[in-house]
Amino acid sequence: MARTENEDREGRILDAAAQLIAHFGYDKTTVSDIAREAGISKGAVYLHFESKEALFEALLIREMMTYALNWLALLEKDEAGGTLGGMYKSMLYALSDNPFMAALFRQDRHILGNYVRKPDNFFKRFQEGQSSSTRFEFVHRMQAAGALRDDLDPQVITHIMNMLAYGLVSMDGVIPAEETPELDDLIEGIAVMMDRALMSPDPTKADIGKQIVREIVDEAYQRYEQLEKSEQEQTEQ
Amino acid sequence: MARTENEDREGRILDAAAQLIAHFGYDKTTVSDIAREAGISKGAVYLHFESKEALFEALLIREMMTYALNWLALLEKDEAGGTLGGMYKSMLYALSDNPFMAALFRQDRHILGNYVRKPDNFFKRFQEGQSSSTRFEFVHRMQAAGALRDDLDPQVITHIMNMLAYGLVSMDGVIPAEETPELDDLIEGIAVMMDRALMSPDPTKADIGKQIVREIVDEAYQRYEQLEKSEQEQTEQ
DNA sequence: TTTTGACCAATTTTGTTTTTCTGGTCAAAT
DNA sequence: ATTTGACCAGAAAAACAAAATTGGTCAAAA
Repeated sequence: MARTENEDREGRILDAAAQLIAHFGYDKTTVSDIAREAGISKGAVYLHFESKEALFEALLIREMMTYALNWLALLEKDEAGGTLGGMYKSMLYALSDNPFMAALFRQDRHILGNYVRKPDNFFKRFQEGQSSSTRFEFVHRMQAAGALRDDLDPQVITHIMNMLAYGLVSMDGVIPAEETPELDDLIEGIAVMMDRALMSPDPTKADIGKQIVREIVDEAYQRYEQLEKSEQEQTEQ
Repeated sequence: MARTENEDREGRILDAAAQLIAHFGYDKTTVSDIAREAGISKGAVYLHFESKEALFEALLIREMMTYALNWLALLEKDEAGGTLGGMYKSMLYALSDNPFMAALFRQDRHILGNYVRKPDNFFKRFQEGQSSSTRFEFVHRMQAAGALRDDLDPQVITHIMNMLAYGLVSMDGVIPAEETPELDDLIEGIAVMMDRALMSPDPTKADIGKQIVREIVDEAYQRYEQLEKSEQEQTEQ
């Protein structure tokens, strides 16, 4: 089950699925399509995944991991990554870079297709706040640590961040292209705005954010491992 | 054509249409439904409006006027309405208070229905930036007047404002209700944030925004009268 | 003069049948 | 021991016809 070759191939299948589903959506992408794109037969796909649904779920989990790691990497690279704006900036970059996290967040019917209706799926779990509460957690801890001004309700701040993230991935076609700024300029602008409006004036607290993000990503990772373990047990039954 | 009684009835027809279309959408609301709700016959509706499409267009224009006047009224009432945050706050209240402006902005297919596909319609004109460029114009003039810090690209600021407005009217169901703050708290928070991040430190400029909004709404009103005139000429031909 | 609502052509919806497609399996090939 | 792809049952889509609804009109009623 854990052969190197197989794991490589599992990755290739997910790559193929990612490319096709991002373009044609879950419904219009068939398992045969995925197999062809991955250069193997349909039967081989089912050696790695129980069902189309399970395949897609694995893809979403992989993309979520990629997203989180990408976020963290951008953050560590950023000198000023310890501020709220820095942390949020990295998140927005990571989010806009990942079609599936973006699709989940905007509840994209075209990409997620019938998957959203399946009982007890990843999408529903995602929606229950698993993800947005991460942002609340972050704001809350930042305030508790004195890095954020505490004269604004953390729930309000979190929701503003959600609104901006939602706008970033959902406004295609709403504003004419010539009025839409470059992604980079936009995200940098958002970060500057957040910092100016929300950071504590105390400069000694300017770096505390990084540690908090590390903690949160770490906790999320542990939750993920827990989940994977319990799913394995479920399968083995 | 300009009898008081008739104009009253025209308003009642639009009221009926507003109520029904806001709930069932353009496609599922029939002219008979509107007539019944307005307490008159179907034929009478056609004494006031050329077609269902024209009726809806008239409704949208009325709603846009209501929205603009509401915005202005909120603004004048607000002591601190001259700041960017104050102006934006009023706009967000007016927007979230008006189902049709909100529907236009979020491109709501359920409410707008087949109307969006009609050639040369209000929705398309609306989309071409007629509306969002108002916000750009405002930011631009605020900066020119020295009321706004000029170290942020006005296009970026405008787009952030568009994102927040979009999020406000489009995120129903995206974030669980228990994580969503009250509308008032949210809008006030946004206003505070915008002011802190973007207003010039110069306190003498803190009231200049009101005048600029007045100018812009005035110009928009003149554009509207122009439009109405040219449409009348078109009809008379 | 003003208003109505029966009426009509045209569209939309609904119901039904036929055809195609797709997720998943497994005996045979590698 | 792996991998394949023909195969199948069930789902989805397409095609078609029948029924219902709707935007719009206008002779008749008010």
